[in-house]
Amino acid sequence: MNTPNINSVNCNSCPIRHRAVCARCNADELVELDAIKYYRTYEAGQTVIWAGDIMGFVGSVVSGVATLTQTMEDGRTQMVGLLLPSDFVGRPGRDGAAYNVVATTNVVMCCFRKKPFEDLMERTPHIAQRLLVMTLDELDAAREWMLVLGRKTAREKIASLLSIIVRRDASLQSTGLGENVVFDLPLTREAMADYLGLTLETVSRQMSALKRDGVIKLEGKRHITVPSMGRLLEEAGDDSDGGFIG
Amino acid sequence: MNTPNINSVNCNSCPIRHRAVCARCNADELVELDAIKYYRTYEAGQTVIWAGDIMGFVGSVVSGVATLTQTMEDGRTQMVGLLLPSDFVGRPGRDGAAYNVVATTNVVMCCFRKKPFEDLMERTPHIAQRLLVMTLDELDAAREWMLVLGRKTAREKIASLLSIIVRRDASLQSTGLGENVVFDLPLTREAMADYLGLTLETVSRQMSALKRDGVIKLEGKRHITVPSMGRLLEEAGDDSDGGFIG
DNA sequence: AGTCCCAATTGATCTGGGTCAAGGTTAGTC
DNA sequence: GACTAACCTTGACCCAGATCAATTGGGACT
Repeated sequence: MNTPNINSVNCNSCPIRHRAVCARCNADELVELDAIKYYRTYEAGQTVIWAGDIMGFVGSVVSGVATLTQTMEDGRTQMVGLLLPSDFVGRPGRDGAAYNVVATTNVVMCCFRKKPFEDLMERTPHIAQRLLVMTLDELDAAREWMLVLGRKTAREKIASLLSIIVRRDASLQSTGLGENVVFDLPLTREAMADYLGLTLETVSRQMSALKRDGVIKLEGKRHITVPSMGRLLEEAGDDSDGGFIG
Repeated sequence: MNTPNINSVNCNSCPIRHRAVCARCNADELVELDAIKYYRTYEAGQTVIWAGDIMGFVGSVVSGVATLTQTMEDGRTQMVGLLLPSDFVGRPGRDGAAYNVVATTNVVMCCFRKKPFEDLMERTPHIAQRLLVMTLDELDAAREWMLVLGRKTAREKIASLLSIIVRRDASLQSTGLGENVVFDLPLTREAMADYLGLTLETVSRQMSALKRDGVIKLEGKRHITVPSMGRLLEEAGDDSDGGFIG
């Protein structure tokens, strides 16, 4: 087991505090947030919560990667969200989880018990305002993904997924992106397939094809080098730099 | 032309006022909202705004149907949102429109100039809270649609679309839904295809198939009778009553 | 080193929905 | 009431990606 040391996660690295609250929080509010804050850890593969179950907290991902998935009775499953560090989980004002949340790597989450958080939100307007902006961003991401699912070819889908992960990685480290990028895939081929509305065989074939064509290099199954981000974005079918944070 | 009479649209039928604000607004806020409120009308087929253009207002649909679409350079287009009466358009805090907005029927929108609305939102916390809830609902709808796009067959996709339209119609009229439902499709076959990630030919074929199998009855091209909503939901592949407002 | 296990790759074949093409329907216009 | 222009339906054929079925590879245990 390889869980990060909780004690090393100080307040400044808590995304809620940092991203949703800090910028405009006064001292009292920060004390109040600390009082209801705690951490949870999950191992790779562990289910955080099942759709429909009561979710007594809201929170955000501090480290690791989790997924939101929906499943039909016959087993077909579709990933509807990818939770990377700083992403928010849970819905204020609703008790049941809407989706399955699964940790795909070891995950640390910064959580707030739901009721006190809602109370604080009631009293502290800019928290709702901040959550509104975050939710609008997620809505944009979901809609961007609808284009991927509805209209792109398998090859374009793979390239789109790789682009998104690179983009998120980069904005997290707030390092600019050169043409050459190296990163680790936090997803299995099956999880990629669930995200892309494909089968894992098709994912594998298209990964091989992108490798054969020099768009990516693979070391092992997960470690990826992208020699040219421009080329990758072309393969994704995105216009020149569509939303890309350079 | 057949635009509704603007003067007949009084404050109580304005969804922003009614849904986003009214419940908790005091008299001053209502006066302030009235001061920045105005109406816009669009004809069927007219583009409300192009992706990327400056959008000086936010607002909500009072009557009619509009669509949000994304387009790739080669012309592939995907609808990412269906705007029915009471739906909100525009993003506070952002100037450019993210998507093409097109009226598919004659549309009346209740609009607020962006800057004054943002100012009011700043001063009036429950507006942001109300918008947060509305945005979270939209996010859920977008994610539900990701399952449709990624994992459902053409027949299931059509049935899902019909279900959604029926559901929204019903919640609008807040009449309960019996088994037997009659309604008018507000979309062309092409618009349906753009929503579902299909071609218009496939939409047409599947509509014919659902008709042949007695799941729907068609009078003309748009007027639809659903003899059994239960059957339709089965065809959509939804679990028993998935979110269905009965 | 061997073996177990799971993730990933690769091949062969099949099929749902796309593509291309030819009518049919309906509403609006003169 | 014929003319036109959208919009829709239907048919024939094809292909991208699904399905079914072996292998292969790599890390964690003895």
